[in-house]
Amino acid sequence: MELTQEMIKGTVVPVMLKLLTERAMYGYELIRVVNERTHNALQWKEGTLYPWLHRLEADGLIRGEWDEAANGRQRKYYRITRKGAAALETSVHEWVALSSAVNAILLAPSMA
Amino acid sequence: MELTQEMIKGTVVPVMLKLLTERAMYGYELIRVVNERTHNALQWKEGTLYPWLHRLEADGLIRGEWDEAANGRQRKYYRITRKGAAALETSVHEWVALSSAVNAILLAPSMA
DNA sequence: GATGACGCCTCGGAACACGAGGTATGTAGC
DNA sequence: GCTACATACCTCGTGTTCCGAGGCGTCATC
Repeated sequence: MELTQEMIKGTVVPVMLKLLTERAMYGYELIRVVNERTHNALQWKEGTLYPWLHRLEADGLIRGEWDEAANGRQRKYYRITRKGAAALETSVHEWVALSSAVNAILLAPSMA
Repeated sequence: MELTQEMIKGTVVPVMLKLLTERAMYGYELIRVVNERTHNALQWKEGTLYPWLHRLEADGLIRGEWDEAANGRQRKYYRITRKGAAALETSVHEWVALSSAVNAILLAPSMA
């Protein structure tokens, strides 16, 4: 019963989309950036990330493109599409509605 | 790809535990109360709730007891245990850490 | 030439949600 | 008394998902 992991699940997609609005990134980079920015509150794993990238690309929310980095490595850079930006907006609203509803319950003062 | 449902998952357990600190409740009641209090932002279903009640009872976080309501119906009232209260505190902390991390990303101003 | 970081990926076991179904009792209307 | 619906409990099967473990190739460091 891993509570934390369960909580994280639903946030993967909006967070991914949001980060890709800032700049195009490749998978490995997304993992590093998220773990840094959240101080490991969200611990993204490759086994979760890559399938999602493929799914979102199949759905047309992001588009990937191979490119050669300065260090000579091949990387697949993803950038968000117009459709993805719309989906992001929707899911941010959902997140706000959900998290404030949950906060209203969880952070209410306990009865004596 | 139901984004909202995914988000909700991780919040079920802490919300359940929190509500049971307010007063003992039975399953059917929990569903009604949650849907009311969150204006259907969290839409709890029986198929999700009952298995969780049994799981949490098996783990000793809550304890259920049959009782007869004023209207003559048999209801199973659950109340939180000491162990459950400790688990609640932990998972509330996790929720706060997670939701503020996600908010920091999602609500950041977009680049132009 | 070996080790480890980088960078992509897939597979399979385990866990989970929830629609659909079941049972039983109370109330309301006729 | 009968029917229909809300209450109240529950389970099962299908479909979905996570993620640890593993594989593959490249580059830098020693």
